[in-house]
Amino acid sequence: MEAKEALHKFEDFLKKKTLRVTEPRKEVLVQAWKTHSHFTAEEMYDWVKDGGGKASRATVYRTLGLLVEGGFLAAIERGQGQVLYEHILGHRHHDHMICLGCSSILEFRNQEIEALQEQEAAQSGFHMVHHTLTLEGYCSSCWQKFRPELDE
Amino acid sequence: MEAKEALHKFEDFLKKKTLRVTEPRKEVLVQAWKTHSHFTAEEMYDWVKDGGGKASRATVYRTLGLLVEGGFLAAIERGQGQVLYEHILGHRHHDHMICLGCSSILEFRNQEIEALQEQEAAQSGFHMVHHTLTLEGYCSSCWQKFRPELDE
DNA sequence: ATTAATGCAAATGCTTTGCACGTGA
DNA sequence: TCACGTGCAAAGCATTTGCATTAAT
Repeated sequence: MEAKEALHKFEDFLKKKTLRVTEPRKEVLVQAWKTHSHFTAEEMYDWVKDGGGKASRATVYRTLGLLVEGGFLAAIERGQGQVLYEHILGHRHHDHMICLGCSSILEFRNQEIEALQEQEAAQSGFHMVHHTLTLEGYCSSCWQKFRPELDE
Repeated sequence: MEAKEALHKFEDFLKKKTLRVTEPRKEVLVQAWKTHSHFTAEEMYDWVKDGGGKASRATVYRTLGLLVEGGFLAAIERGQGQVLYEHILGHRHHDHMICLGCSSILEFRNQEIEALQEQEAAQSGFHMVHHTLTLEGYCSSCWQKFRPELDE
């Protein structure tokens, strides 16, 4: 989805919730759409600042929360309290593989797995709102590099 | 697995790594085996304290890290920097459904999903070390309770 | 006897909050 | 207008760390 379209939807979202369409809020959304990769709250804060925009750290955090709530961004949790965001509107759902060596993130989709999850939830009478599937390990190049010392 | 057996393995693990078998370390392991549920670092600290044992908060954190490293405990990440631990040695791997209403945790196992994950990783040349699959939603009783207001 | 492990308290890092001021509806 | 959103700096919270002390080997 284009940034323009996302922005439009965000404005609709805000209006529907009787929240105000403000400069800082728009700025955060626009920046989120400028990358196709994952980012942290702190990175977002830097982008807004460097982009000449106005939004304090507090507002960045508040807005990221809103964007997740509205389904514009997904928050993916890494260990150690680290949270990464990515824009998801208009993207098909996907899951992640995270490399323990270089921290790179591979995305993958698997419809079969999704279906089995739904089935698993239904069996327990559980109403799934969303899910997270993360594989941790080593990408092929890190595996080459680290394998020897991991086997010790 | 019994606490006694787990303790024995933990001592072996420490010796193999030339780490010392200390009272605080043993105390944390024993407490971890006293529950069959999930717990936080803070809860562990309280248990140790109330159990008359000795282990400062710092040592609890340090020891939990060791136990995860050794495969005695699994750390499951919830949002907001909340980390839960559970003992896994001798338990088959399982995944979680977390209720957004009452925070209860259901466990499930699905061998098909596991197999598909392996397959997915292999396809990308990714060497999976472990994975986390968490479904978030509402357990059947909370769904009854909250559904009306969620539909608003 | 050594040297790692511990406890304490201070430090860290990320995130949230209180409140006076600015601003969108 | 005027309530809501913002910025700032302070507060929170879970976790980590430095260092003197204690205890395992």
